[in-house]
Amino acid sequence: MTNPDSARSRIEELRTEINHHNYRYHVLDSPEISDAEYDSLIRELKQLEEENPQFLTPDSPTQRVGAPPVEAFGVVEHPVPLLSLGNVFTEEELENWYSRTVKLTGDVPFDFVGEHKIDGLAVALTYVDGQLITGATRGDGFRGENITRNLRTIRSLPLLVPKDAPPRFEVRGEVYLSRPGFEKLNRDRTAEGLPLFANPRNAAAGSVRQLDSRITTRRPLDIYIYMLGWAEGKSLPHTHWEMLDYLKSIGFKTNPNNRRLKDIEAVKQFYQTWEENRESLPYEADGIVFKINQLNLHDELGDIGHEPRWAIAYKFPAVQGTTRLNDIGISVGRTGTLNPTAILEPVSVGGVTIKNAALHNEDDIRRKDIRIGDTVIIQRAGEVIPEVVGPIVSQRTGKEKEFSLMDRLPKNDRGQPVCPSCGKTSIVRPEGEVMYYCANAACPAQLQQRIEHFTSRGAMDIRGIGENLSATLFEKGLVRDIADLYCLKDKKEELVNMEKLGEKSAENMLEAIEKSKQRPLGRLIYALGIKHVGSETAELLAGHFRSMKNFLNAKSEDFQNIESIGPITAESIIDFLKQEENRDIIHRLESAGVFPEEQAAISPGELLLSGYEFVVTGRLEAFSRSKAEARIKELGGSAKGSVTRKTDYVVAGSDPGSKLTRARELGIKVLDEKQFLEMLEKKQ
DNA sequence: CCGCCTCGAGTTCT
DNA sequence: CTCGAGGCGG
Repeated sequence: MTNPDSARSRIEELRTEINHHNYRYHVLDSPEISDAEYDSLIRELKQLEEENPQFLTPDSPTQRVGAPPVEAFGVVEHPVPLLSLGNVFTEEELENWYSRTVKLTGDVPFDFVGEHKIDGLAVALTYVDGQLITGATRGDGFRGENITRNLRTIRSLPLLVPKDAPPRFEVRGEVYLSRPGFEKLNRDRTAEGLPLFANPRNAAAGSVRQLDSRITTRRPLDIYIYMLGWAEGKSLPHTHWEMLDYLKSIGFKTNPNNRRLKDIEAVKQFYQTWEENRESLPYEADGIVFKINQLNLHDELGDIGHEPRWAIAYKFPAVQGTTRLNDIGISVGRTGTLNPTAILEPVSVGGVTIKNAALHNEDDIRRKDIRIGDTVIIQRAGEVIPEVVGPIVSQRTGKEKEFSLMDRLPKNDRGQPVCPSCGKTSIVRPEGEVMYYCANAACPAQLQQRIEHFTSRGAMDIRGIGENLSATLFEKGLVRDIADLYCLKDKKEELVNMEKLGEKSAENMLEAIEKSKQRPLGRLIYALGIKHVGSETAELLAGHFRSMKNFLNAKSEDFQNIESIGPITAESIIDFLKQEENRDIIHRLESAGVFPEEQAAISPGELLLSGYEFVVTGRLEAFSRSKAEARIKELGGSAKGSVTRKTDYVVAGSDPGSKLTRARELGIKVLDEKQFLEMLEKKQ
């Protein structure tokens, strides 16, 4: 048994030491001891405190580990309200703010501080006699929730500050989850089968509002202090920049990316730099906050409404938005897949109004726990295709409905689910697969999309027949299958009578159809739309069989020797060729004059790019990406869509994407357009 | 049998 | 771009 006096002094020693290491680790990012050593200090302190509970105080570092649930949060009044910030979205609006400010300040010179506007949660922290007493959310700006217990678990937040700090003061900061912290949290939640957080902001807000702070302690929250709220009894710096420095000196963590900016040009420059590089930050930021550096001007400028005139948030263009998921629709794909699509309350994201978004499949919807009626977060993946990231669970009303594809399908008289296009009950979900299919090969949606696929760019490339026209031709009964396209020239009258199609465009279309008769065999095989046979496999088959006649007579043993065609793809091809309707279509194509050029036998090593793998990325001057890829293939090389270890050259045009980054990582030779053209010249 | 790598298929809006 | 799944090598 330890004697109480020595226990007490050891406890104090340990607390000082642990606080010091917390500061080194969490604020300065330069620990002096290993995690294991740190843990052993914590364990020793915990044990002493358990043996001597009379010495246990709320500011002990052991108290960060969380306390049992509380009934509810108390309310905290903010003596000085936490205002919100005015927003600007363009440089013009920023300039307007600046000139208004200059008018108000007259001749007094000033400069700025730029700070990232981190997507987190604003909090106010009150310290009395060096101790953290309360931590509160912003709330409505005047009154917030008391979340002291949860904020105490944030390791970079000092529970104690030095004696020379003001006796009473409040600092304000942003609580946030770093991107890696957020990803790890979601990984853990996946493992535990819990619903995922949609984004770091949501996860941070949810963590801080936990009733059980033992849960909060397991969340990797962090905090940057960005200003002093108020202080009593000490004279403090006169500029914001020096104030940040001072706050740092008494133990608070400030954002190392903060900068002092001498004029409005520097302000614009700072914004530009980070708008371009925001993805590289370890946290999510939705803009930059610019503050006037001179604190005396803050008082002079004052507030307008609930916004200070001395600061402004210059927001990045939104890449995410929230809206209501009104419904989940089901469309039928070319291969019969039943695809769920989100029907959204229209919302503008990145300057584009989004009404629909991809939802992939039923399992994915379940995994993300997306329900009809939810408020959802949407984003444009890779800045292009909108997708539903996830629901905002805290905004549920209880009226949301879970989605079940089978239940959502239309029903026949006997209440059985049917395909939304053909109305047949042939809905299947193959063992082990994620997608549902309509197994009816005569399903109109499928027939029409097969025509569309046939005419598409990568297939027979018939210009002028796209989604709309192929649908109309099909509905009018003019084209029931792909072979009918070549009979259209005898139905010119009906064509022109159709709305939306003038004489001239009808002629152009017929001409394009004629031209398509000469497409190479690989294109034709791809255009047939055989399951598991995409452009690559079609090309491979064309090289192997060399004529439509050989291909039609293919037996299952013929596929055994073809590299990269396995039993499933082989079976799918055999199955396709066995069907009478398909053979009939191919014969009708032939009699209409669709005679693809016979493919030359592959002679490896003969051509000068043979055996080399290329990936083309970015925009080229001399030709389109697909032309460049075609040229590579003509010369015997291969052109792939993604960079792997096997890639030999990456051809990078202007605005290259992540592929160039990956190429650098893997140390793959990168050619610019000029070098690429030189190579083509040389190799001819 | 598992973990790559590739390929296929579907997706939004102007 | 994304996800799922086929093919194949370890």
